[in-house]
Amino acid sequence: MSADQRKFTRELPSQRREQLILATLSLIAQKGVRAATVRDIAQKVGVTQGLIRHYFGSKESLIAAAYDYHMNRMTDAIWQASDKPEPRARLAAFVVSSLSPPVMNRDWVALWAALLGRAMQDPHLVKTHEQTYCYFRDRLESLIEAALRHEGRPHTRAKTRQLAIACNAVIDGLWIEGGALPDSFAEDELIAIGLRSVGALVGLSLEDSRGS
Amino acid sequence: MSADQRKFTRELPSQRREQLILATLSLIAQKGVRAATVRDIAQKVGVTQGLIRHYFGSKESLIAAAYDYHMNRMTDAIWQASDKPEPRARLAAFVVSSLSPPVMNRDWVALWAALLGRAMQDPHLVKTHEQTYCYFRDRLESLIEAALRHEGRPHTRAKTRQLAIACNAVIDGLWIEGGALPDSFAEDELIAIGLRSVGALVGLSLEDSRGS
DNA sequence: CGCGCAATTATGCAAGCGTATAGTTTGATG
DNA sequence: CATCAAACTATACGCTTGCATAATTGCGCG
Repeated sequence: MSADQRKFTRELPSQRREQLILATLSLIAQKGVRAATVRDIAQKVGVTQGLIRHYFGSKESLIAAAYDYHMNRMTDAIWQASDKPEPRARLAAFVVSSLSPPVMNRDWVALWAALLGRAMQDPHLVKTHEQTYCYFRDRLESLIEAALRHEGRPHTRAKTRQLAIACNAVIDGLWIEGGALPDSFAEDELIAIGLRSVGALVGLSLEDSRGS
Repeated sequence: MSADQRKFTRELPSQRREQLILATLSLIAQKGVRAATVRDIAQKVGVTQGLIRHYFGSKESLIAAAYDYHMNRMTDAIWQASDKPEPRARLAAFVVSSLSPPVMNRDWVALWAALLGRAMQDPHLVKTHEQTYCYFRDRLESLIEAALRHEGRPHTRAKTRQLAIACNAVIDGLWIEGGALPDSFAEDELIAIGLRSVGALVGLSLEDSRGS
């Protein structure tokens, strides 16, 4: 009976910001950008819409922050799996984690697609997209460079860059289709294709170097 | 002085439908889905918004029709370039036209991204996406199969399918980045990477078989 | 305890949205 | 030239949206 009479509870600003961002991402992933209204976002967190203005100033700004947040958690999720010592195994782990949950997941692909659609209009969002893409490609390039050097077959900088662009493209393409049409592919099929493809592009066999 | 007193002119239903679809696609490509309002679409054609309801029943239905239209014109634009007699040249032409205007173009990529964001929510749109993807991949598969057979190196059906999935992925990935970040790549760089990559995946050299 | 700041709510507004409906105009037809 | 289906306009309604403003409330701090 002695229910809590408090009408609301305060939170640390950083936590509230993250709650609002996560609610935004969740709504966009499940129902699209248009469904992510300030009212629904606030309701999902359990607050009123005024807080969004209080923390982010505008909805556009919240979307931008959510885009940053999502891109960062994607790169983090991929990168944390690359702690193998052997260069070839690290490259393989990069491919595998890119094509496994939580990275390859319907929600995250839907999120990416929905936000890219906005990013191509908004100058601020396109900057985030560009940074993420370059970060990815540069990481991939250094992994490829290390693997080739370790095999005693170093390539020129320009050649390595082109390999990185190609490998990034094939990983992205597989990732998108795996997320958009999850029922079209067998379990681990895309991972196998990804490893074989990156291996064929770079000229290394990656399929034997898979770890847990 | 004797201005035309007619308050409007009639058009063939099929032409009016296409005008409305093209206006929709143009608006989405340039300003995003949210900017494609029934009023703006109608204004772009020079009619009133009532016509959209008259021809399509609802805006959602117009979007679906526009999605179909765009996907069809993309597949057509790619496919018409594959009239070469030699199998390897046909495969190369497929890659080149996929990574050249009008297919690889900021507007068409923006359109694809914006509509994919919706497609992942709407069951009807996801069907269109699936059909287009399968059409693409099947065409690619038959091109690869023919090229390998012509070289006297036929593969199993399963192996050919996986090659098609991988080649499709690398083409898609390059296409997206070329459209989203057109300034990041030199002229024809992505075409060269695409030819080299598909060649490496399939095990054929495509770079010498480029035509006009 | 009670002061004060800011986190949070409550409420309202103005604009824009998609849709509905009724009326008007066109142009082919006989 | 009269007819008539349908292509097209005109208008408005109801709803949702993002944003603003002012009033409240929680809670650390002296």
